[in-house]
Amino acid sequence: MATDRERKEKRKGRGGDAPRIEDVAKRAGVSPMTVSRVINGANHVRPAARDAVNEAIAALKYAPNRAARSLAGGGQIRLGLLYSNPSAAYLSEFLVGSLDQASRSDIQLVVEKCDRGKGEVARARHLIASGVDGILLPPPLCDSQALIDLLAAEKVTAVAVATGRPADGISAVSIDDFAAARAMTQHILAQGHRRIGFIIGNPDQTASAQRVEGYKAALAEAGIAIDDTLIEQGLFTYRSGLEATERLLDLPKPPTAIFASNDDMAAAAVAVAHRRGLDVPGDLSVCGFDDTTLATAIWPELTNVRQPIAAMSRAAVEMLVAEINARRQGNTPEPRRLVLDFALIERESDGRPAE
Amino acid sequence: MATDRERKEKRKGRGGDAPRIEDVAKRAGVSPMTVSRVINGANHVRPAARDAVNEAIAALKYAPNRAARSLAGGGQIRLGLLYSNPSAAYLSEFLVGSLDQASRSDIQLVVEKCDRGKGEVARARHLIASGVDGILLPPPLCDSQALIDLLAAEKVTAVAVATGRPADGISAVSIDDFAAARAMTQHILAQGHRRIGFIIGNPDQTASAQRVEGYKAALAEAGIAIDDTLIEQGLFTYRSGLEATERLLDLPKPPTAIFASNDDMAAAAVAVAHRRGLDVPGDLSVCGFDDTTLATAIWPELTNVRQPIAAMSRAAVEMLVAEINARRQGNTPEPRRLVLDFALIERESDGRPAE
DNA sequence: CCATTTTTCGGTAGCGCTAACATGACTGGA
DNA sequence: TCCAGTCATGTTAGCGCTACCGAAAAATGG
Repeated sequence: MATDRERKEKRKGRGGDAPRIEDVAKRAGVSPMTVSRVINGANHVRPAARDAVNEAIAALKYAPNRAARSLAGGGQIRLGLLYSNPSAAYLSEFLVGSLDQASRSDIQLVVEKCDRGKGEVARARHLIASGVDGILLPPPLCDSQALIDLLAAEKVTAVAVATGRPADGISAVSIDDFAAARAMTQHILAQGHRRIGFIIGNPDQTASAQRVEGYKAALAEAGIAIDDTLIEQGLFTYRSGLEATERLLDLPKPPTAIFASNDDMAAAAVAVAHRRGLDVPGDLSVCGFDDTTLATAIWPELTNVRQPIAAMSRAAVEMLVAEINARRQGNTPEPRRLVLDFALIERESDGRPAE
Repeated sequence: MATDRERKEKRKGRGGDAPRIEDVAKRAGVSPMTVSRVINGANHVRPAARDAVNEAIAALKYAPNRAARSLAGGGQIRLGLLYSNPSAAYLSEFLVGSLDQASRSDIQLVVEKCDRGKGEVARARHLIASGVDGILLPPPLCDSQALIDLLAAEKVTAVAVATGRPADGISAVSIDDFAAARAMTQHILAQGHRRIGFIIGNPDQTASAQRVEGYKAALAEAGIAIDDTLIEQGLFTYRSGLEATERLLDLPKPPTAIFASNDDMAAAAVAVAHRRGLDVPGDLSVCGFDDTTLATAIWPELTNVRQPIAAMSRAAVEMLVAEINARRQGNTPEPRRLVLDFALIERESDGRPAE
């Protein structure tokens, strides 16, 4: 039988002297079980005992061993993150957020890439077969009906992130794209612009529609008629932004400001303006959306709407874990909707219209 | 005493029917220990037994339970990934690679962001204090002497990725930046260019120096004198690329091609060229370096040197794990150097010089 | 005051895996 | 032939925690 000291010595590596639940129990004068109950927020513990345990935890700086917890607790959670091809900047922020939360909650993240439209269902099936307990769906996959149908059929929990119109039966984390686009448009209007061009995002993504509607709503509220020639279709890609801006600036009466549905297209708008010898924001104001790192990578830095991508993916992981745990306890949790705040970030790419 | 069936029924949630090591052992006709040995690549297992086990693993689609593994195995490995501000495109690829390998090797990744120069040591300290077993250093942090000194003092294992000149005592994964820049310069020369502008990367990063040297070597080999006015200092940022290109194109005899030390600056060069009404590649060839997603996000798509970022970060994680395990067994592994292959990717941004 | 319920707590038995030792089957040299 | 020295495998004993059950203590009722 190993004594405590022997055991301590046997522990390897950094943190080998970490206190265990037993140490806490001893110090608080209760059994390990009671400590466990306190940690897990269970009832049926007298306040006196609870306080003693909490004090011991604080004194020893005890933190439960995650591996042991999930082993004993009846199952580790593995989450699948299925992504296709959002902009690199977007993905990177998304990954940072979900990774962070995953490590906090001691769950595993399995990352799988697929091409949009083609093979996404097969990839998802593969992920499910490999035994993940839930799936994280960043855009544009969050709007794939085929995928959502599959998940519903397989009864796999999932959370859609940044979708404009969440499908039934699936939880979602998003911002209010409509309100955000409306706020940005109001901001541009407030600077005196009256002809504001708009570049729509990829029609595949429901958030795109929300954003145009927000733009239109702001114009309508300001008593400005919607001019369809000022609204161009884009695809969220730089290249599509290039083409849309060319058309906008070729107009007999070109806009004095362009509001693009994401930063990639806004960056493209700046490029085209420069190519034509137009100063930004002197001759043309350009605003973006998302506030990815691209917004500050170019010059002038983009005024845009900040979407808290990392916070959203973090929240999505949290929700997924909560739902999976609820399911394991036999409940059937209702899909939840979480809407985070956006922010207007004013930088250098916008200003008053010329003359 | 619980029978097997009872246990199966007790398991909760998806994957509750996951096979255990015991199932594999039974099917292969050996003991669980032998299976464990096979999984962990130990010797002292007869080929016959090994084959039987492998077959059973495949048949049952067995995957070891990570929580149990790290609980029993005397300590899970936690790696810190400390990054500052490389381009988003770079980071995203880096993350995908390291994440993937981390999940394969059953280790946890803790991601921490810091600003270059300021607070990087404090952040690293924080990471170490939180108990990580090793640290992953992507550029530009891989070249921070302060950081490397700290790691040496704290005796924390680390791997530097994509450094041009690895510090002593630290393992590194990189490509041959010198050879890559030389090859690209040769490629540009082969198209007939004789005045080739070069934009140096951030002097903070040792890879920058390697790349200029490669450029110079290729010119020297082709018998072309180095013209210092054609070499501009940049910082790897888009904005610095903008300024460097302006200066290059303002030259009395401007270059017919520009080779930038990364894609961000190459993208900026394209932007300036367009702003001046120059066609790319008709009037000016532009080549980049890294082959991040930015290279294909803009138009024309960039011809550049492909750096296998994901593979590099994957390899770095692998090396780190190997070193940590070696250390835990009391060995003091020598720092290793791993050099991966680069590739020349020809796209649309380069061609023969005009006239 | 005792019988019954409710609350609070502890003991026991693992979760699935691996370190460490034990065992048995060989090998080869004296 | 026998014993030491391999190698291949099995056995035992946990890793740190929590589910489950049952016992003790407290609350309730008649």
